[in-house]
Amino acid sequence: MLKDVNEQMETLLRGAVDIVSKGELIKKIERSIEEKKPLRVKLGLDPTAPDIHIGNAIPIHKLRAFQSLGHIAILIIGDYTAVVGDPSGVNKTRPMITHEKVMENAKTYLTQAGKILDMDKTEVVYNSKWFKTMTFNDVIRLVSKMTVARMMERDDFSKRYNAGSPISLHEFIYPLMQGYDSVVVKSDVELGGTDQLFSLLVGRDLQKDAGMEPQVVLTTSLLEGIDGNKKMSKSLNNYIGITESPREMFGKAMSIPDNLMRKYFELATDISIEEINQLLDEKTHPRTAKVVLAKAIVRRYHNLQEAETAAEEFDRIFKEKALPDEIPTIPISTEELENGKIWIAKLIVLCNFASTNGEARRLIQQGGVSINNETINDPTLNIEIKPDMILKVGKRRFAKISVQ
RNA sequence: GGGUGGAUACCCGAGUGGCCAAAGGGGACAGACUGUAAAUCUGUUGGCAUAGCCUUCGGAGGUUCGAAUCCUCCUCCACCCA
Repeated sequence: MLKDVNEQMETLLRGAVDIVSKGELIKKIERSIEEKKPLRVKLGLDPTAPDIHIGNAIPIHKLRAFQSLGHIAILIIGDYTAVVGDPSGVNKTRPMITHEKVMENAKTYLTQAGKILDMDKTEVVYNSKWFKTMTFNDVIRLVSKMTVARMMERDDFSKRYNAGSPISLHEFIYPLMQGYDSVVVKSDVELGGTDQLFSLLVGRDLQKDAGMEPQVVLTTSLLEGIDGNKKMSKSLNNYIGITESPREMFGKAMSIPDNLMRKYFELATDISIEEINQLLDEKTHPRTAKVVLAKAIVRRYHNLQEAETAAEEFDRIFKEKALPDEIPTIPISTEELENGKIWIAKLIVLCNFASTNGEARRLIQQGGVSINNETINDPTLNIEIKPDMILKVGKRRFAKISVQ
């Protein structure tokens, strides 16, 4: 059943950044083999957005690695912590979101996590289970375990403080809540992104305080978004969602800056390190490597066939400047027409390719609009709608117009 | 409780009576180029069928021919002292 220590460590360390501590982890694994008792490995997810992206999927994959090695995966749905909002790496107070919203998100999270984990073997717990029944007394006792000075050691807090930005007290509580989760579920290992390090370490302190053996902390690297700058996040709209269509995924993966390819390869695919090195050496054209990368990402969440199809279509649209396979049909009501014609800017707005007539007008003036492959230059043009007319805005937005 | 500074477009931020639909940066979008939704360069970025008009600088009033800018009140925020 359980593989030997060295084999286990090898898989577990790929992509790991901090391990507190490696020695403890080895010891725990050794003991688990000896006693035939799998480790309890915890990962907390805060369902603050409805989608999981390939960035926050990284620790989930790590959890899956533990699971595949025979350990117990514990998924904490932070329905309580999510309401507080994780302050890590954030330069402003997060707005608190409602519990209902969180529960909605939690549902989608579980189905999405199921794409990575074996959910039949995963313990799923909501942390409202213990936080909901806490008394104010309990809260004070918990809070007293932390000092302001320690909180202020954190980069994100001290930066905000020095910049004169507000820090709410509830944000201070967040790491304590996350740490307390570890006490309750008796975790041997906790996973998280590098930005979670502080909270994960608080878990160790609280466990020690409760007379338990402290958990090992293992962090995984954060992934920059497809803009190549900031951390991947839903709110910055620089993410690849794991439920996105193959076509979207592929396109987004192709749009990452070249210098980010290694990181994406290592963190978002299961391609071996040797192969990655080969792809990224000087002999291989960067575009070739990026295609392999994009396909690997699509394959991970869909399948090989769809990855190939997405790649072909990408070439067709951007290399041959041809039309995609499927073009969404946008129905235009006859009420919008005058003598069978419609103002071109209005048409663009109705297709949702621009939010105002002015923006549509600008797109036309910039030469970004074409109909049936013919560029439109006149922003005041009234156009007659013919069957199967194809409107193209920019490089990658297409619509088939139909009158209804 | 006392004091100080602040609120400007998607974000950051300049502007302290007219030259302001408001500098600059970021982001976003478009075009050129090509290796692609990389990189680079150029352009656009309040609304309106657009040489013109309309609405915006936290909110409500006021002064003025004219207010992002001056006055009054209000709301919110940060910092300092206690």
